[in-house]
Amino acid sequence: MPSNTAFQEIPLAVIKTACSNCNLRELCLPMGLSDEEMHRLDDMVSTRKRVKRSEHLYRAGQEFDSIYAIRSGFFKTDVLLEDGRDQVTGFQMAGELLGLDGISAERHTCNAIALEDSEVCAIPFTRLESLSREIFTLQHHFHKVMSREIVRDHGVMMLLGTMRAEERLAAFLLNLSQRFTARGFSHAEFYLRMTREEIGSYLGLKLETVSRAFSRFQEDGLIAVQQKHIRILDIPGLKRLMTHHTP
Amino acid sequence: MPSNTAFQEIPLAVIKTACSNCNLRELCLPMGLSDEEMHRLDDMVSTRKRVKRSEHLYRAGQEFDSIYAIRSGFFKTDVLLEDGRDQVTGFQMAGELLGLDGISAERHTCNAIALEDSEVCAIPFTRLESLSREIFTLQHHFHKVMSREIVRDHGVMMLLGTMRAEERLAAFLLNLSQRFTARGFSHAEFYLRMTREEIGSYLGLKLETVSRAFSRFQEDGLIAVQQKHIRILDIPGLKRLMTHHTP
DNA sequence: TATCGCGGTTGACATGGATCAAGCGAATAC
DNA sequence: GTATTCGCTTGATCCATGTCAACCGCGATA
Repeated sequence: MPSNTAFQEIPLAVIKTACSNCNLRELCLPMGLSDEEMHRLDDMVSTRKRVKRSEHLYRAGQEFDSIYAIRSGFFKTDVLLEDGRDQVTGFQMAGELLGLDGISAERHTCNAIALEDSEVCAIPFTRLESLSREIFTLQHHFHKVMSREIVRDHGVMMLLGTMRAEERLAAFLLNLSQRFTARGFSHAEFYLRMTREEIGSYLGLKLETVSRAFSRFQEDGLIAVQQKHIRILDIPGLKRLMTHHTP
Repeated sequence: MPSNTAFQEIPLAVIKTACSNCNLRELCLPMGLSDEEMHRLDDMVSTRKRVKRSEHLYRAGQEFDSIYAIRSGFFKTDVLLEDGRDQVTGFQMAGELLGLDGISAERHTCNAIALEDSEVCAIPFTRLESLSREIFTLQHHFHKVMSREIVRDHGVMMLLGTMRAEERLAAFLLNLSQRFTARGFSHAEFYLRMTREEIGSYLGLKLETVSRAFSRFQEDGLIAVQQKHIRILDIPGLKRLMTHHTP
């Protein structure tokens, strides 16, 4: 339950950092920049913050002034409806950006919560805008990132609108696997940072349904589950499950 | 059914146009620009295209080079899955932008289809980028528009993930009403440009369910429906229906 | 080491929306 | 003007997922 402290300042440790020696630079905002351009980014992205597990990076309603690049860790974003219902709108990992939704109204529209101890780089948005007026590559890449977010959301809409429970979970696992791979981790074995309930919320399912689907996948030899530890045994099988629907 | 002509060129009538005397300028991209800046936009947004009812403005997979501002008419966008399933991802009306999803991969990721005879202004994207490097207001407004799209998509995810059939339809009608109002049309009376099936696809429901929900709303005195003609009789009632869920 | 509590699993049952099917009226084609 | 098709409505039935409930096990805490 969100307390009424929703808008209070949360103390976050702040550290100096730089894009130019970050090993995520090829996944993150600096992608494609020259060394000289990258150093100009360094000046802007100068503050790193630690966010402990279960702490908010920002809350819906708070004033927007920065977007955040995840340097390490894992986040979820969620939206709350007036009547108490909420939904997880995404899970974000290292190299991904948080806070793009806040640009439109100069106010965050969702909560961002760390699912494990994490570090983010704060990117003051007005400075990002002014720098991207000077560096074409940065401007263009930023536009691509925002557009990619829209495409991603369309994918989720597709999933919520047309897929059955098991298809949704298969799509979810394949997506995680693919993103872990892109970060140099095993594509077949990982720990889930989120609970069954959070997965369910994201996929538009109840936690019991998620749990049953995991068990079913295990019975069918597609995965091995033990609590949050997942081993994917049959990627083609999961893909087949996703596309092979029976109308 | 999409034919195998998916990527052929469609002849579209092209007309000269200008933002500075467009009555949608306060809703559309030029929002907030000075007269001088607006005239610089005019040079860029020089081609208007007519798209007839049921014609494609663009198709998924086509190369992306422009975004489009709707000058008049009504569109839907939809995504197709490999296995044939598809989903309507949005309905767009005058003053709204189409094609933002194409920026990320320099290729359109969905189809845009006119639901009535329409006119759009083509905005070459590289020119938009270069102009927005010069005009701060334009740059900032464009970022807001992209961000607003992300927020809108989160709203749809919420709807698909947490709402019941009647809540979804109520939300849909209220959203349309609000957008028509912003365009100076009646907020209480309008023609739906889309079929029950398209509404259902957008809302993650079958057309029969949409039809039944319309009938139910009519019985309850919330709206008057006759085919595509809708009169909203009780806005607070619809809002209550949306938020008053029983857990 | 014992206890507590949360997250997860599993079973039994309920139900909202999907599916299947029939029929009707309005638009479109002939 | 008539035929045909398409979009819509409505009814009967089915099924996937939600709901409710019991229980389990691991990790945290005393």
